[in-house]
Amino acid sequence: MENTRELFQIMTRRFGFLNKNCCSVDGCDISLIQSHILYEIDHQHKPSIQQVAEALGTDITTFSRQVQSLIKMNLVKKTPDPDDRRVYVLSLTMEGKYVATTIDQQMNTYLNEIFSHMNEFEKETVIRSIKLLNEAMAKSSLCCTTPMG
Amino acid sequence: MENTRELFQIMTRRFGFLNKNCCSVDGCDISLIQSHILYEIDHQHKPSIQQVAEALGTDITTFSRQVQSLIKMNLVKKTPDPDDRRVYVLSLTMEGKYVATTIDQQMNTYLNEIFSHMNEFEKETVIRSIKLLNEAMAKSSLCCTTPMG
DNA sequence: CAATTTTATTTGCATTTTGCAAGTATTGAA
DNA sequence: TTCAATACTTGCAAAATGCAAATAAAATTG
Repeated sequence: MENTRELFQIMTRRFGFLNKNCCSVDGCDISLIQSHILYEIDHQHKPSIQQVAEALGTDITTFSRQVQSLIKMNLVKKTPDPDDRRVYVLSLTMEGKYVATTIDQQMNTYLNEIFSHMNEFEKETVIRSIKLLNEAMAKSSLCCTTPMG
Repeated sequence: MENTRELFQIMTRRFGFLNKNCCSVDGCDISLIQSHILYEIDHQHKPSIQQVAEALGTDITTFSRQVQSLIKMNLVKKTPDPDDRRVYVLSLTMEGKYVATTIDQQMNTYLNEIFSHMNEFEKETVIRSIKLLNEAMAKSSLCCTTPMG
């Protein structure tokens, strides 16, 4: 295993599988993309449609429709912004919050299972490394932002 | 930043953006999925269609068609297996190898740019951590294999 | 060895996803 | 007031998806 990219490729693919496995809550199936949307809405402060679309690197027209279906599933709420009536503010419904939380718990359970194959020191090192990596990626203007950004 | 899942989510999303940015070679646009397929064919030893589909967690009928379009683009070759005539062995064409290599180089360039925001010790730690993580994920039977697997 | 089952791959078809172009509605600027 | 910019939605046509069914070649069974 010499190639750095190779390490990342394998890791992210495996993490993607993890994510795929995590998307069923109480029989209701959530697609991987929908899970990402719920996550993002939950973590941003009163985001607009455009903000979430941007964060996820999705085309805004596609995203608009994805939001529509999540609203139909009663997981997401769209509230007109009183300050700018062009804007809709997104938030999770009670049910959406429950689904997001459940997925989060499932993911953490899986991650703990993975970490159970290491000792405590290794686990701490890995977590600290990923923090480092995220900070470095945030600093990198060249890449890692939204596609083409 | 308390939640482990959060760290992973952000990291893999950013890496996904990286991947998206890396998919244009000599004007010829490669989709993210196609880039993954090229990578996988390149790294497996004479894989069958099913083996690659499995590795990527893609439905086999979908994958069959993805291979067809890559063949049309002259990036992939399908050779009948002499030992079992049901099977087709996949390999990269000269051009496919060139595209895969170029993407790989682009990715490594981006990754080096990211690592340039750390000192040498941090970089070594991060790389070793990801290796650890990959090993732990490989051990984990619960998850991280192909979806539903 | 003939009949049956299993495996690898492909196609039909209907559904879903995607994204560009064009539309509506609202805000900001000239 | 007029014109440009912004936020979001819809039309439409192209692409991606996945189940069911087809084909074709092993492997198994009796």
